[in-house]
Amino acid sequence: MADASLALEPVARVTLNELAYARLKHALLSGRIEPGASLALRELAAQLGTSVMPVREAVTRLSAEGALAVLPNRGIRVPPLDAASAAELWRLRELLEGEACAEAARRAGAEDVARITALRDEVERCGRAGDLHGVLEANSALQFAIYGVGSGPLALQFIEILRMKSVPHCTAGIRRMLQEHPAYFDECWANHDALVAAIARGDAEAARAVKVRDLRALRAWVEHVNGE
Amino acid sequence: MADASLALEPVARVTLNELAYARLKHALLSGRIEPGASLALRELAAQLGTSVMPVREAVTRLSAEGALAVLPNRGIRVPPLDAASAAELWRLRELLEGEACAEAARRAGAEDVARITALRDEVERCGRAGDLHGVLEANSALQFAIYGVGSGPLALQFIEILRMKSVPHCTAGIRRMLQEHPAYFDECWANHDALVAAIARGDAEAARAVKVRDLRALRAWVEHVNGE
DNA sequence: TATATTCAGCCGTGATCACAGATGTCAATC
DNA sequence: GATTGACATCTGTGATCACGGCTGAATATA
Repeated sequence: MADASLALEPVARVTLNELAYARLKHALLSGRIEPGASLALRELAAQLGTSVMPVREAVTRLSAEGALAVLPNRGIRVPPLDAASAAELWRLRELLEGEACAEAARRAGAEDVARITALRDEVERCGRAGDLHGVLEANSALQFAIYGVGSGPLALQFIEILRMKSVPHCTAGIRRMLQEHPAYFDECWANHDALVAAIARGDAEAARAVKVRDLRALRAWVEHVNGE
Repeated sequence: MADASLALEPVARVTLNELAYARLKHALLSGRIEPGASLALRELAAQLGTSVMPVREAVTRLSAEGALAVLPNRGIRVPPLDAASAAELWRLRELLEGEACAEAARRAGAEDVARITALRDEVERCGRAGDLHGVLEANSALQFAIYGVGSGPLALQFIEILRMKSVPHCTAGIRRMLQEHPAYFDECWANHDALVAAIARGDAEAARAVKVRDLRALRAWVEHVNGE
């Protein structure tokens, strides 16, 4: 028998189910699925080149997490967000994402700060180029890079769920900001800069405060655009 | 066409998938599935009287939430909990369940307090009778009755996930406490009384503190029994 | 007797098919 | 011409079957 002490990692067991879930989750987190868009099991399966089975389980999962809603015989879509749910969502985002930023500030090393800074520059670059999907994609990468520094997988999972439920309802607002009021982004860049700076100097409470401020600014804009 | 203003609720659409999920979740939350027990898709399907399909999706969900682990060709079981994950789990339980208790204290009305008091008595009754499953079942009902007073569905979902991951690893410890050291339960009853009292008088921070104390006592006992 | 090997059985995963319900189009009717 | 009816189509849901892979006990071998 071969030497067992090599300690090779036992391979990544990846099922089509998880792959479909990862694709849909990524599409949700980067704002590529908006409320109103209608999906279909068989169509998604065709896009992935599989049967409906893996897609079905992925959609079931996302439906359970509240990121998608399955209408009995009428397709799949992003569920609407009533006022009470939206309020709870924003409150939990402040709580968990704020705490994650604080932890990141406490634990970030020089290489973490360098990686985060590079991602921040990428977001800003896409923003100045008017690239909606680029902004959303890069911003998602930036945020999770920050959260990944100080938070465990469980907290990250909760934040993913919160963002999957929140981001789709923000996308339209961000598109309008990008097209009609690009000047408003200056506030975002300022918040990004302040957040990265707070993390770089290890100021946990400042990082939390900046994140909360950033979330509240986004919330105010989205609710304004959606006419609430 | 019939009068549309009757406002009848549009029926509860319940799929076998959700039913299977609810059953398994309930079994997990009330401690009826412990680490080491081995489940099988076809066996669970036989118990529910359905095909493997609904069970499969339910297990996929629970596996995604980390409450169950699917071993490729070796069945389904409660995943082991390494020290880092356990620490994160207890920390998040303190954060979210503590906050939920505080909110409950802020919002509870007289009828809430009455319902909660009755459930507390039921837990204590089962405890004094030495009924393990009764204690776990009634305690789960008590805790979620408290959380349901002040928290929204999203926070409740997160707490459910945390408890599904935590409870199975506590069951063995509670069984030993019940069999060998029933006196230790006096501390639990005292904490329950203090929590209900804090909620009854609307003292949010006291409620949070009691919940945190209760969780830390449970954690200490479980880690002691599991020899960590 | 101890070790290696084979093979039957069971596992989760994925594909395919069958079904009930909802929708939207088109034609028949008043 | 407007309304109602039926039907074709598409939806998600559940059942059944097929496949590759792992396990473990019985067998063969030294």
